[in-house]
Amino acid sequence: MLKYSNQTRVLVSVDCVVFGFDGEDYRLLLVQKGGAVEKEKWSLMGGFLQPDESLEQAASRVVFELTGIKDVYLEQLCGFSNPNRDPIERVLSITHVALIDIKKYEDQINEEYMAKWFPMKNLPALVLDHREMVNMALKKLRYNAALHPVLFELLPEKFTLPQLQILYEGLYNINIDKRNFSRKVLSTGIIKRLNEKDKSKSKKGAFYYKLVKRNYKEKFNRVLNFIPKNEIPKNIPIISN
Amino acid sequence: MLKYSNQTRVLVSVDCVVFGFDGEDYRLLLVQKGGAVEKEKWSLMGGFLQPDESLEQAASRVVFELTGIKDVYLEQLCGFSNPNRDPIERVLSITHVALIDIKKYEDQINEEYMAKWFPMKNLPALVLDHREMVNMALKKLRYNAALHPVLFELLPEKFTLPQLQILYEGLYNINIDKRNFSRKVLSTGIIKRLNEKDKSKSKKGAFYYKLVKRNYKEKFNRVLNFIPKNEIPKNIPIISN
DNA sequence: ACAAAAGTGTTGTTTCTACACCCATGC
DNA sequence: GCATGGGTGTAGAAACAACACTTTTGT
Repeated sequence: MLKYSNQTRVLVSVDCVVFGFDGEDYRLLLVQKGGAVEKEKWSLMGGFLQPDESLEQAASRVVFELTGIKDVYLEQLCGFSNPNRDPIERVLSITHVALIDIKKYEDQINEEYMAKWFPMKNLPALVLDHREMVNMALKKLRYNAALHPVLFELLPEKFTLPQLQILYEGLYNINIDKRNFSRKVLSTGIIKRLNEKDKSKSKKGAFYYKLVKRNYKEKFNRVLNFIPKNEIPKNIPIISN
Repeated sequence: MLKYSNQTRVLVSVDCVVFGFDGEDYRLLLVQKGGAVEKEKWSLMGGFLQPDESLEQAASRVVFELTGIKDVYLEQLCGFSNPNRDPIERVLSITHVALIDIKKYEDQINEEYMAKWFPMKNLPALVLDHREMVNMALKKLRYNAALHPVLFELLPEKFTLPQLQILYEGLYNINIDKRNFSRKVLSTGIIKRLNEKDKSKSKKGAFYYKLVKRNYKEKFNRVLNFIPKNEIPKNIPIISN
């Protein structure tokens, strides 16, 4: 097979910033590599792009191999391309963001794999430039979540409005008026109340809701507005890249 | 120097979807490569990632080498990673979007380089998967421009409100009420009227405006709303990736 | 004097935010 | 019976969309 001549080929890795939500706080899924560099530090889930796979496939594979989870919400974040970002040799990292329902997979992650959930507020030291990736992923998540209903990807099938609100409040570190919040969310028609309550957090119990898949997909690309505009912190750039 | 073993390294190219605006229509800057594949087709500006440069540097370099233009608005679009996208050998393309003030550089492009502006409405056949890249770039531009004042990057330093409006109308194929449009744009404070008129398009003449850089930068990341919500075509997904 | 494009103001509608009380239940 | 969190409605403000006429000037 013919090749392009006189060009340098580089290693390409796919790193995944995997977010979860434990009902109160955001968490990040990290692994401790047996790799040669910085053994004591934690790392994003990552792997090298294989000859026969696309980036999307590689990202899915990486998440699957390390957690056993399939059908995860994944999006490409951006390339990290500093020529010296890896001391061993040049590695171009195409970083992805994944959102996972933490509850559903908590056990199997801890037992079968080396992965561990860390609270976002208290992350360990990370390998290479992974901290930078996390920061950028968080920025992008804040941006996307302010405009589109992505955060539902972090919730279990059945969830309550208070849970959902905590999810939004936590991401921006703000307080939202629950009356306005529920009115906005419900008016989109993307969730539907069930005849069942979660009594674990209050005596009265909060109704469970579930996504209306059809409406969710349809509305996903529209620009919504669950976050009061004034509440989006002024110093956080909200553009994605 | 130590290397990661048993891993395949791939060629990485940086392709740039370069948009321009001729005052009436959007244009795309293309080149005709002397490369081995599909000689008769046109191609996005591209080049291979060099050992000592980042993606951003590579993208700037590519645009500069082919047009002589520096300080261009550039953003990363996404990776195109189909293993078979290039018949010669696997090439991972990290595609970028660039916005250029077409008037300023029109001449020097045509004379010194092989690049040529094509009207978006009438593009020639493109090499490999470049058409797909253009489509995605357009989608992303529509998305970004609906929320942030990116389109100013396509205008010369001095421009008129009618020009600006045509720019927006053209991108979404819509008509915008000029009274509402100018009120919205002016209320942001990102442009300032000059005491000078463009008389080339009407007898009365239209006032020139220029960017107020400070306000432009400050407002760039806020979510603005120059496009009437109902006018954003329902069938165009407006999420970026 | 008229054609062609630029410029400007008002009104009704919708959407947003602010705000406070009652409800259901487990203890 | 009371403490805890869940649920709901209204009124004022702000943003938005719809709409038509006057201005300028080159010919």
